[in-house]
Amino acid sequence: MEIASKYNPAEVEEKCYRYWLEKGFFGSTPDEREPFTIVIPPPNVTGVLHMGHMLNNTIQDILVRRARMQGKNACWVPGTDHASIATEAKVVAKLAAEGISKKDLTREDFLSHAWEWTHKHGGIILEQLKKLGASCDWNRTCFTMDEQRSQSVIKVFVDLYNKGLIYRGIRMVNWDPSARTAISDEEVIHKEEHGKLYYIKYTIAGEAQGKYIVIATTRPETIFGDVAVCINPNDPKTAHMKGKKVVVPIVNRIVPIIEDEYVDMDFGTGFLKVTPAHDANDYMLGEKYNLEGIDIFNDNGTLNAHGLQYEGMDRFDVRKQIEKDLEASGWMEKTEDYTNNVGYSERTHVPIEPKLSMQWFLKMEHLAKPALEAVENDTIRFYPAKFKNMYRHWMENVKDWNISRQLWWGHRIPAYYLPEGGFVVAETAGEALQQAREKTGNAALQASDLRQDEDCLDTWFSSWLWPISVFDGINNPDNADITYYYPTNDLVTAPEIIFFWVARMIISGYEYRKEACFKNVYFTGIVRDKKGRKMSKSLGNSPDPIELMNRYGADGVRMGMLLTSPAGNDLPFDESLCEQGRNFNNKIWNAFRLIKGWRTEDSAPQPEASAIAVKWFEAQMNKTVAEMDDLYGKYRLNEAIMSAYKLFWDEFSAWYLEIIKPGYEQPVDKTTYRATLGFFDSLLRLLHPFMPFITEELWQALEMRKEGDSIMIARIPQAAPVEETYLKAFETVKEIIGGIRAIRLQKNIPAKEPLNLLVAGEHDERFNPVIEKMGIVALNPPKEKAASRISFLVGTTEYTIPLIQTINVEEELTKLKEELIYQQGFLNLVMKKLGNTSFVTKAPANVIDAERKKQADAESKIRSLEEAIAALKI
RNA sequence: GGGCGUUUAGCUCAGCUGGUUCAGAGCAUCUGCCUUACAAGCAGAGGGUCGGCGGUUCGAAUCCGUCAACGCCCACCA
Repeated sequence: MEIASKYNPAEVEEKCYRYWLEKGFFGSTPDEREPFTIVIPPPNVTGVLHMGHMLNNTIQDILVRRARMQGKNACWVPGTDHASIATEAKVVAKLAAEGISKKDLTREDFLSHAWEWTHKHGGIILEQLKKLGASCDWNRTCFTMDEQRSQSVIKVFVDLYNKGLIYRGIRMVNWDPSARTAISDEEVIHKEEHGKLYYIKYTIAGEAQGKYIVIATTRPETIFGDVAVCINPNDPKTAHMKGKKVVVPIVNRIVPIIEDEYVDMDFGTGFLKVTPAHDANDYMLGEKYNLEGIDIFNDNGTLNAHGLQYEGMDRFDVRKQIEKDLEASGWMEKTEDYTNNVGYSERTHVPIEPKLSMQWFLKMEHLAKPALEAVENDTIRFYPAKFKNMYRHWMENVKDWNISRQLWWGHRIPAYYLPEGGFVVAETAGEALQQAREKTGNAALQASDLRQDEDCLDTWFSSWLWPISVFDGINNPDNADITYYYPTNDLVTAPEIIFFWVARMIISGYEYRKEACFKNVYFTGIVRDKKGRKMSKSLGNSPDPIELMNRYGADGVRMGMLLTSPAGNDLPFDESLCEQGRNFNNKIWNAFRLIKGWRTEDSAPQPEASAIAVKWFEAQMNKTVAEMDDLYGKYRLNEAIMSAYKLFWDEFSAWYLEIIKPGYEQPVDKTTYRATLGFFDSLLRLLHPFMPFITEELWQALEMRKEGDSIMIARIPQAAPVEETYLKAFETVKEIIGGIRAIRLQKNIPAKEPLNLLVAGEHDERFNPVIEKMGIVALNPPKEKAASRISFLVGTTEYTIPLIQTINVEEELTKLKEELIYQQGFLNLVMKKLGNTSFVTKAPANVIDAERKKQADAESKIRSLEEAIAALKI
């Protein structure tokens, strides 16, 4: 059979994936086996696959495939997130491009557009995951806004409301003027920004013209909302103003001077203008001193009627205009350059406007408690553990969660307002009506008399239920799925959403299942480009994962992503990593070609070297299997794959196969061949979680398989006791062979020219057949004349190769002398240490013994070197 | 402004409670090889005062202090 010398992923991947789907290997239903569950972090329903998804989902697939191969009932639940604000923004933009404005649409019309959009673009990303090889149970695919999930969300809202944990109130919120919705604190990104500090004159009411105070502010456009000026009661600079009133420029509003220690005496002029409607601190002052808040902005960030002649202008245009106007009229004393922190919306990237508005909140303090403990006491483990600190800090200072969003795309808040004021909260309109009738005593009340709250719930208010809701554990808390699959095992996600999502899932898990929602959380790093920038669509620095897979194969890309990404560390992505992955695929492919090309013969005896190789490789593999188990346990997947990589490439291909490889057109004996097929099978299984496609393809071709068989459901190799001494002895053998090869290279001796090898010193005879085959040498041959000789040391044993050709004696002498000087220096250091009385008295015995051994070895090496030098000089 | 983390070979990273797996791995580099599995390969080699300084110790990449650079999280100084 003729097999191409290069692996062609395109021919294999689709075929394999279809096979797996057909045979239903991804599906899971509860049974008597131990479950292993992962729920996918649901990507945005209309999103497309990016490098972060690649990394994240590759890791999940590895964990799931391994668990499945361990005989567990593995279940990976896929799904998508409705991504309220992001999707709504996309739909708004799409409509805008068609000349349709959202505000001209009814809620129903807008939602039908949104659904249309969702159906058109939804699920693309899930199809892309299939290309990656993701072994999700697609029959379980969920959507945060599908029927069951929506019901769950509403049920939970009503439940929390009834428990008194959800309340409604006017609060200072982070207003996104672009999306025209409030967002949570977590969705605000603070950035340093170079701006100006404006020094504005306020005249003193009732005093002569020309008397004024100066107030420093970064936001002159908010003077329309000024209702007071605050000073620190302990500040002598401003004490003369106590009890007086000042006039706000332009507005000509007379406002009082109030006193509060909140004011920093060292900042600006000591006067602080107070705008309760547009600054969180000022709001606090407003509450304290019972000041009126004047809201001067429209929802889109333009000024309203309070802005007088500036009405309708954008806040930043007003800032510029007001600067000019104040300067022109002489009310601006000066401006200074100033750097301050400005909050930006994570979604729309516009500066946040602090704004007072009516919102729904969830009390967090009580809910957070068990969730904090679970991570503190390692009921839930974080990998890497450093994220525990971050988590603790947030949980200990957790604030109430603003769960309402002024959006249409999402779960509508199930609160219904009564005609005469007040509201009821209920799961359905029907129940709401009933409650409303009871509450008002008015039996004639009709559904049309009630008005449902216009707002939606925060996206995270649905995804925080994900590990429960995907198994319908909110609606049917005792169903077979939730009792079997919950708690889930591993969560794989990004540290960026530790508060948005991870913390809140843990919270909901304890509130609704009374136990942890998962056992381990693996935090991936951020995929960055060569310059260290985060890969993002907006920067355009992210390669298209699909394109990458087309070029390097899904296995190659998976391998490349994994090679360099310890948990929690950023991944500086480079295509050369995929190249390395592809090369490895090719290596495996070619090893397979070699083995399958061999002819076996029953009568052929097993060569001694092959018997040794089989014994050695078995030990070597057992050792690696144990190592990999350990590394998996610590979620050090990059190290686990490296172990497998080295086992396959270095140990199996470069050593094992080379030792057992028969001569040209020679058969291989049956015993060795069977062992080799067994090894190859085990290696494929070890590699399968990382590289599912090529391993399946080769595993199917390696031996006759039954219909419906798959490496996916084969068992992962188990760790067995390792014969360490044998392994160690073999390492020495490798060194000897390396020594011979080095001499060939140095002396330009063709790789195949047979040589003689003389041994002086301790030497393990058992491995002679291997040394002879791999080094192409005859060991301890009868003495013959040699023009010259050249030697090397392995441990304290001297290996000498007699050469027919003459060598450059001077060169050899120099090399030997250099080595001699090094050894003598080393011996000196050791002797010094041993001569140090405090060392000899204080160091433990084993350390001293080790030093003595070093001494003996060095002395022995020096003797050998001296002999070699003497021999050369003759 | 607080808190946390990182700093080891050109790059990405291992090095657990201080002592022969202590200076390692992969990639990259260099030198030979188109050897009948694989040049996407084979064989060999070079490369690091373990961020700086100080301390503890018989002994420090490892423990302590300090400084520096970078990164992350949190934070209401206008």
